[in-house]
Amino acid sequence: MTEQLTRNLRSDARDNRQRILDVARTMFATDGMDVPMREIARRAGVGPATLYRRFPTKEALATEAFAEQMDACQVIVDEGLADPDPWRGLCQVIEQLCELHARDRGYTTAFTTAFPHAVDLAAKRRTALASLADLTLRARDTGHLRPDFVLDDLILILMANGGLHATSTDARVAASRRFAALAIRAFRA
Amino acid sequence: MTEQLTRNLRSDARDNRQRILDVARTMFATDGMDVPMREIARRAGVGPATLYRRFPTKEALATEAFAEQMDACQVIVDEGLADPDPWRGLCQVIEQLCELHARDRGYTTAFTTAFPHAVDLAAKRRTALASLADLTLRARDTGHLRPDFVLDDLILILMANGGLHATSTDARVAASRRFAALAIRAFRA
DNA sequence: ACGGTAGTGGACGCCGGCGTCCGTTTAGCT
DNA sequence: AGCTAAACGGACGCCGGCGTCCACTACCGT
Repeated sequence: MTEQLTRNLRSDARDNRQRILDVARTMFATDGMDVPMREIARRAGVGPATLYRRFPTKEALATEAFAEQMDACQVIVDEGLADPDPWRGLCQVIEQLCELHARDRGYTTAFTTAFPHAVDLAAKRRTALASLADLTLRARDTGHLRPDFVLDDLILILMANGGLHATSTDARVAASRRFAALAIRAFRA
Repeated sequence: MTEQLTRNLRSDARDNRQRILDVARTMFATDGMDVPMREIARRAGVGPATLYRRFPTKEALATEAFAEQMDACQVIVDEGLADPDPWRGLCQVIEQLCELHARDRGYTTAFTTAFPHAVDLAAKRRTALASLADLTLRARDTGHLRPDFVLDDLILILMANGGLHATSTDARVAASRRFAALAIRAFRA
């Protein structure tokens, strides 16, 4: 349905829409969620009206902007599931999710706070979590994962990972890596 | 010097000042750092002008408001140092610092972001960290703590602990407890 | 009790972000 | 090329927080 709307748009409108999304993604990633809508519009080279016409609310914009990241998330989880060694798969999932969240400030908050009306995002989030639950069960069976581990522990870690602040993205990613390593250590049987 | 100023204040002024600090503390704790100054003034039963006269900037207000928490922080660390078993002392420090931060949203951000001009706060922060470094060294000597542990790991954990969000304070404290337990597990040799 | 002064708070103007309207521009079809 | 509807963006009014000024109030020494 989104694609139909996109197709029916006039060419210049579609270009603008795309540029807005690109700008929004990078700005949300670097500056977090509280960037002014005007600023996104300005950098995208459009007027505020255009931005608001395409995305009536910041939530709508964020939902679209993060769809890609959401898919990346799912891909990470799927790759973890595909690994023949569930424990190794789980470790990689933890590492990569942490890094993804560290690279994208906005997505982190969007993922954890989960806007009330972003059904699409929430749904994908749920399926990703379901996959994760599956993976943890299998990893636990290998004996490498602590037997009393629960999915909530992983969510806890991801949420905590979001609290890692730093001036630069690189520093944040570095911190996130160390943190993931600590988390894995804590989860090992 | 703060005490001299306090003494020289007229009785009603001193009362107002105290009420402002009390209100600020609780509001910072429950609602975080972004509460409007007006709202603090309103709840304290004073006008905005009074608030601004006593505390020209929000930073000044926060510094005073958190002085108490800062001391609590130091007390926790000192108690950990006093414990005959350094490893147990360190564990208790981790648990209690996490809980303290979970109970007070505002203090967490104040502690980690460390306002540029809050020299007083920064200084206390430094001495607390120095004590912590001492404690970790001693704990490491007991053999219970991982040999490659560094102070930064602890700071990392505290910062991550600040990322734990929840609707209620109780939920946040509960999450924080579980998180502290995980962290300790990760630090154990 | 009363005068002087420290203290107060309502009211004001400023700023920055928000969301919308409307005159102008431009894509796309014939 | 010319026309029409879609799309654009500058400009506007609104709101909420900020920090300050000044006429009024109340504490405290005499």
